[in-house]
Amino acid sequence: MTDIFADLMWRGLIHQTTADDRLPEWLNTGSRTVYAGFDPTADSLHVGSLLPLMMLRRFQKAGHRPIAIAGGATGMIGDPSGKSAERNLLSSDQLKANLQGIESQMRLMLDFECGATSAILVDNNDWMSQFSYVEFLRDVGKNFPVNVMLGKDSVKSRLTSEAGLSYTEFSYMLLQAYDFVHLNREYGCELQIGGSDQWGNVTAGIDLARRMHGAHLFGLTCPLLTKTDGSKMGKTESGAIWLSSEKTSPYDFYQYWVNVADEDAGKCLRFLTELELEELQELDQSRKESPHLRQSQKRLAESITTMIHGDAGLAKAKQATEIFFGAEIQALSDAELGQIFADVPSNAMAFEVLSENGYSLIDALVVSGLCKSKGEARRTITEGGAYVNNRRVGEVEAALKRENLASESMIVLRRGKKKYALLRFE
RNA sequence: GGGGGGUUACCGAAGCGGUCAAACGGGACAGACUGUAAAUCUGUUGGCUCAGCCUUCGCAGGUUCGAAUCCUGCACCCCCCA
Repeated sequence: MTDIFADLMWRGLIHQTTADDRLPEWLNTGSRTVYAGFDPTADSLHVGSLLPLMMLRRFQKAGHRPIAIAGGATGMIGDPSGKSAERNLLSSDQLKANLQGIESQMRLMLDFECGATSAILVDNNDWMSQFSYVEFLRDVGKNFPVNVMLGKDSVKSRLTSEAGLSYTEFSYMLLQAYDFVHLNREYGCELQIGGSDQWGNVTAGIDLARRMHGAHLFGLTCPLLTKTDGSKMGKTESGAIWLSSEKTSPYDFYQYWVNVADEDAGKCLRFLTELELEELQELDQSRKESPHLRQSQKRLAESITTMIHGDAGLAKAKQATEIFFGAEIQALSDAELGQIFADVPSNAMAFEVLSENGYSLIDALVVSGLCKSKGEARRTITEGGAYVNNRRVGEVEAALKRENLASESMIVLRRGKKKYALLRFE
C-alpha cells in the first residue's frame, strides 16, 4: 500500500489535518473511503477543481475509495466561504444538467470501474430532499451550537461585511456537515478532504458525526492553488479555463499551462501532476538554469492536457501551437486548417472576389473582425501588425488573390501576435 | 429657498474665440527586445472614397467670417448658506 500521506506531504499538499498523530497510520493500514465536494454551478468544472480531483485520484491510486459529491443541495444554497456576496440560486433543472456534465469530466480522472475502490459520484440532493424542515432541525440543527457557528471564519467575515449573510447561507455549514455524516453511515466514509478554505465546514462535519453517532472521523485540507501574486489560478482576462473542450478548446487549455509563470510552475507540477520527485527536481533545476527553455511549463501542459483531453487532444493542441507560432502557412488542406483553427472565428465569401484585382486586405481585416474600422485596419498594416498566412504584409493597398490561399479555399489572417481569423472562399 | 462650481474622446484630466480631431496621464492596440514571460523602449489610439473630406467637447437654440471656448434655455452632478 502506497504511503499516501508521505506522498502528499512532500508535494506540499497538506495544509491542515485533524488527528495528526493517528491519520497517517490509519491511512496506511487499510483501504479507506474519502470524499471531496464539488461545485455544481456550471455544466463543466474548471481548472480550480483540478486540485481536489487530483487529490481523490491520488487516494484512489493509493488503494482508497474516492467519493465525489457534486452538491445539488448545497449548490442550491451556496457556500459563503470566501465569497463576498450572496450567490445566485440555481434552478433544479439547471443543476441536473450541470451534474451530468461534471460527471463525464470526473471519469477522466477517476476510475469508476475497478471493483472495491471504484469512485462514486453522489448528489446530496438525493438525501437532503428527503428531509422535512422540521426533521432537519430536530435531527441535525439541534447539534449545532450557534455560538460555535458564529466563530467560524466564513461566518465571521461576512457578518462584519456590508453584504451581510442570509439565513440560508448561514445554514450551509449544516448541510455540508450532514453530508459527511450521511456518507459515513452509507459508505463508511471517514475522511473528508478539501481546500484550506473548507476547514470550518470539514470540522463541522466531524463534530456533527461525533455528536450524532459518537463516530470519529478525519479531515484533511490542502493549500489553495494560487498564483504568487495571490490571485486565483485558472482565470484569464477572457474568463475561466474550463475542462470542457466546448468551453475552452484543447489548444487554449494547453496554452494556459504553457504560459504559467516560472514562480508558479513548481507548485503546479507538484499539485496537479503525478510526476515523481526526481523529475520534479530536475525541472526545478532546469527552470533555474535555463528558464527560457520553459521545460516545466511544457511538461505541465502536456501532463494535464493529456489527462483532460487525451493523447489526441494534446496532439491537436501541439500541432496548433506549431502552426500558430511557426512560419508561413501554406500547402495545407482545408481539413487540416479547419482542425487547427477550429476555435478561430471564420467568415465565408464568394470565391470570385479573389480574381482580378483581388480582395482588399483592409476590407478583409474588417470583415474578419480583427479590426473595428478601415482606419484601424490601415493603421494595423502600417504598424506591421497584419499578417496573411503568418507572413507580414506591410502594404496598405495589398489585396488577397488566389495565390494567397493557404489551402484549397482558405486564407489565414492574423493581427499582432496571437489574434487569428480564417477566411473561406467558396 | 438663496449662492457658487461642474458636465471634454475608453477612463482621468488640460483647453476658455481661430494655429483643436483637441495637450498630458492611464488603459488598449501594434512594433522592437525576449522565453508565446516580466520589465523596458518606440509608435498608434473618431470615421471615410485618407496630401482631402465628414462627424465629435452634456442637450437644444443663438451671437460671430469662425465656437469645445461667448450668450439663452433644458437636463444631470457637486459644494456652500438657510
